[in-house]
Amino acid sequence: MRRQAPLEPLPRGRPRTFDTEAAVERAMNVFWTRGYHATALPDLLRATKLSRGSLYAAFGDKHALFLRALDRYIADALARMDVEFASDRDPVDGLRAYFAGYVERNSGANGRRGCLLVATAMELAGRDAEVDRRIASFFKAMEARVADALSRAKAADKLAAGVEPSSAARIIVCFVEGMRVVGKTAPARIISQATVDALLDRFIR
Amino acid sequence: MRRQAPLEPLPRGRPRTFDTEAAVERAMNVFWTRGYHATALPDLLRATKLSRGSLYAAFGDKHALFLRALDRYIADALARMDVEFASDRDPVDGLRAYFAGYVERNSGANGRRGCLLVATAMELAGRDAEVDRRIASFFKAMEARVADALSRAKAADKLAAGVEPSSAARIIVCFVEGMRVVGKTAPARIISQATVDALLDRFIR
DNA sequence: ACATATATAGACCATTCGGTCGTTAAATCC
DNA sequence: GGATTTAACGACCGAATGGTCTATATATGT
Repeated sequence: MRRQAPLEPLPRGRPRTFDTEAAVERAMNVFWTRGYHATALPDLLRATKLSRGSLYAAFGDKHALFLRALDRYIADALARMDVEFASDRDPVDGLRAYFAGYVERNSGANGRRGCLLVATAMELAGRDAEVDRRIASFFKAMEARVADALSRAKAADKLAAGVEPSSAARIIVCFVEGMRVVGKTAPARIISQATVDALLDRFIR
Repeated sequence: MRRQAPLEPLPRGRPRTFDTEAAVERAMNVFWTRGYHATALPDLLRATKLSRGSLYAAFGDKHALFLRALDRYIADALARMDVEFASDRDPVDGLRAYFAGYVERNSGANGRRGCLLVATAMELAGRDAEVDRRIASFFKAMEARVADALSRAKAADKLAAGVEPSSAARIIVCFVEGMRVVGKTAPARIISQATVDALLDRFIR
């Protein structure tokens, strides 16, 4: 049997001179710091160094570009968690690493910048079906990973008495996302660190 | 001694035909469901049933009206907590009532609508000093009330071993605000209820 | 009744919004 | 090399933005 034709045929005309993924990342950073409605086309053009025409040809419109940016943000977050909660790692260490990441992202300038996912959930969820799907599936994915780590911790008898992995996972997801909200105006690292320690202390034996 | 002159002298010209506070409440509802940047002047005019001229004469501009709306939202929230955490009430009952309120506000359509404070924190904090002050002071006030209830519970020996009121209060504030984020796309009452129960169970003896 | 002061309504304004289009440039295929 | 295809750019577009202003109505204080 012959080899399959490549999924993407060779491009015919003049090739792109800019890196699409780099442009998405630049756009993501703008949406991240300003929010969806508050970022205007000129903001995106400046950040991506694209002309209007090129941006629309490459991405369709502002909304489609936003979705690309959001997808990238989500993919980054999931990839991070896959490292933190790797199955060959001690689950309690995984939890600690996961919390440490949130403390880091919640401190100082990072904290003040906030979280694109949380901001998007509050700004667009319920009014944009594409956004809804992404947000809901992300929270589900995060909860599943935390619950899995907690289950493994329980199997190793490292959970405090009476802690049930699935409900504890829901608590933790709400907690970390809430940190991102409070951290917008109170991003003191020492406090965040002490708070996550205190929470973990309620769950770990 | 003669009676003091009233602080607000009688108005001279034609009196208002609309209720300012009612207009603020209507505006609050619009900002609440749409967010700051996404609500346009016509939205506010329709909701308040005011003309452009009247609205600007009464409130200054969109931003000032928003601040009035936000202040009202905050005052409502604080008033609610003052009832829930009344000092003549059992503090654990107070905590339960507080959580019950969040479950209610987080369920179904209420949950999907979200929280004006959280949405504002994510959309405007760090870019609007007036908003910053309000958000930060609200979270501080909430944390203080929760911490006070927990302290009283501890004094009554109703806290689980090792629970420290101030850090537990920070955990709880993050948790409830995070619920408001997750509840935008997953506002299932039974889940919320079970989750707050599980959290309280970690703190109460 | 009259002078004064304010409210109301909506016409009006400059600016900015997201998005399109026509022209020119640069690559590939035959 | 000529035909074809796509990229790049920025002028251009109608609609919508937040905000002002003028004309008129309606109250008060004397």
